[in-house]
Amino acid sequence: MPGERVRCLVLNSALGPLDYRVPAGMRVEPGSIVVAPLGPRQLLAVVWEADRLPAETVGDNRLRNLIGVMDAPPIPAPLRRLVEWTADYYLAAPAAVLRMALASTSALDGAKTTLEYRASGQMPERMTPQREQALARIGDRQGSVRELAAMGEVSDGVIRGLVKTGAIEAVEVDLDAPFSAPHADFAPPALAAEQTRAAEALREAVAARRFQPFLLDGVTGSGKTEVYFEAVAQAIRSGRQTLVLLPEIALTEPFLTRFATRFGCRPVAWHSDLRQSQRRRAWRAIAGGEALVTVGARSALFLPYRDLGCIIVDEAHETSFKQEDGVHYHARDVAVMRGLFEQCPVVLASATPAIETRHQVDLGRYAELKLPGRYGKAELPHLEAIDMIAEPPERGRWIAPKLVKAIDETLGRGEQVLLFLNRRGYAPLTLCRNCGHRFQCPNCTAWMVEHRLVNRLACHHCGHAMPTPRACPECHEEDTLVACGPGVERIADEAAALWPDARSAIVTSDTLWSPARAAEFVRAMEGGEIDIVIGTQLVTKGYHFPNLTLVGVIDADLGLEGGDLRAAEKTFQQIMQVSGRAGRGEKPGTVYIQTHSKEAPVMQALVTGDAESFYAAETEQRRDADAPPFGRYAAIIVSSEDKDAAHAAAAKIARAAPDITDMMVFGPAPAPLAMLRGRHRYRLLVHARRALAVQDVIRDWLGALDWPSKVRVAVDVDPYSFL
DNA sequence: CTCCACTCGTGT
DNA sequence: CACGAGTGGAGC
Repeated sequence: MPGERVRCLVLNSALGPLDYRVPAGMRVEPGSIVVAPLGPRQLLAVVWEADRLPAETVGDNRLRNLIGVMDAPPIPAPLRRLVEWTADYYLAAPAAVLRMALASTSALDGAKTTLEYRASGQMPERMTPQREQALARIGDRQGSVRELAAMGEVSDGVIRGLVKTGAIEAVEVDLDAPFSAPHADFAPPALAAEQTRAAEALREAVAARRFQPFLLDGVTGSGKTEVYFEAVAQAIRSGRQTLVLLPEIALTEPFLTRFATRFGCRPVAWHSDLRQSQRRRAWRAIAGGEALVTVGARSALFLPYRDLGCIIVDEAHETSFKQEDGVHYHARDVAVMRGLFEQCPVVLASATPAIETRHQVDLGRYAELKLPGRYGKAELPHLEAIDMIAEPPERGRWIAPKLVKAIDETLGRGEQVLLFLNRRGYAPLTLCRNCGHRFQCPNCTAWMVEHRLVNRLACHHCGHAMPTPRACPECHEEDTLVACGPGVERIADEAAALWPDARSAIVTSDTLWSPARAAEFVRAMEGGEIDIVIGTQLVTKGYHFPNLTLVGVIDADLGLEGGDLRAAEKTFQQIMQVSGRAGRGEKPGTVYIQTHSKEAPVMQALVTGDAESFYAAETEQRRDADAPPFGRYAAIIVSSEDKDAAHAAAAKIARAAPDITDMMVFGPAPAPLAMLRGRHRYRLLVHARRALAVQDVIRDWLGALDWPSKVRVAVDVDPYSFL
């Protein structure tokens, strides 16, 4: 209806919804992606509501016309509701959430074509050896000039010459080639009885188009993936889409292969390092509904699926699902809300479910599907603690004698070993032996971590890096720098000294920074080209190496440091996950856990295998403390490059804290990372009873205050990292 | 956030 | 009185 007033959400985080007029000749509907004028600028916007406009509005005389409509499907209503819910719950700007849905601006430009080239069959007047070679090698294949040059092993110039003579002709092709469609029954698995039962429950919920969260719970290697693949298969049969969320991109490569084995082709992948053209193609296929299965990192959660039939969150306990900057959302929790708005089941798969998730099961909101035991002949590994006080390694070494002996034996049998240490680099702290100078990041309250492989000191929080100097910057003595504590590189050195003939690989985000690198690592492991893997948490996930039979946890106490309410739970999950890498084939696995606190409940739970009493005790502690999932926390982070300004603003916020039963405010205190990326940080911690609508309270509280523009105030609802 | 109008201090 | 930095409010 031309002349009609529509309320739009413009892509500007400082602004609420704005009203515009639809000019004559333009057709929009709720969800339409449009271009709107804003002052002198033009911004992307989404038509949020077309009728039922709320009362407070600007006068007709101030309305400006929308400029245009993008050639892309409208944002569906369930996603618009999700954007609103996320903004509301996490106290974020709706526009900031919407930006995640419109993740590819080039995708909004509509269908595009590009020129590709192929042999026309006509021979060039003047034939040269190069031209002949190119035409012969290219055959009837088609591609860009550069691709053809690569195929023919000639320069671009040769191809362009052939185009000029007419021997190669241009053809117009759609820029967005369709993705292949997965086949629900390409290679159905043989499922065990328990798996079949669980798969049946999921299939039924998908077919019924019913919102239902499931906890798919079973030890590592129990076949959870095969089970939820049956839910995916059901969605494919119904022609509806599936989203599979994975915690790490490094993990996707083996997953994609596994998916292809089951469904006959690879799913559509979505992650942060897609190229612009790949991003565009995936976005359009998702929005158009042709992409039946999308596998992605948490950012895939806000994509505009046309018809979502099933959501899977794999490794649902992973804390990396919590986004820590920008919009502070937890992908696992938002996934459940998306399932609610889309009316589809949500499957949380984990061998070590979070206490929050178990609690939802106890309340009867989530249905639990339990898979007992490992699949096939594989048995669960044997776990044993090594008391680092009673039987420590010699000074300057980190692998205890008992673990050394076990590695000796494992290598002797021709089997593979994994040493786990959640610390990148060579050493977490470098100091000068002469004057005691410690290398600290200039932007953060953190030590510079030595990375000996690249001969640099790097800050893991802001990315600041410098070459490792020879002389101490303080006292100028040369060769006085000493490394304190171990990182994976140092463990690799120790392993190389102990087993000079063993072939080792370091697996961290520094060495496995792309899916291709991850694929290469998997290939080398499977081919038996690696004897010892030294890795961070990156190796705890998803890999399946049948010949890997020994896991050594170098420092099990690492995660217990630093007052995090989930410290014990995270340690338990991490060690259970890394243990799950051992003995996945026919040979049994063994796990040694090096610890200084052998008697700690979490270590006891690990070695006795009594996860249930550990979880029960942890849960009771949370209940006593009114900690999540019983109570709720929110962190208010006040930061500024100007320390005094940050402190003053934090103090002002604290003074204005509302006095409410059911809510306590602590702080401000310097945040544990008191300086991060050059900004000084103070933190207030809000602790509230579950019944309190704490978001509303914080909104009113902060909304009534102001602070200098150089001060930034961010709220983190349900914080995970207490940094 | 970005733009723009406005203030205020400095310097000519 | 011209200029630049800084500040505050609006954007539909």
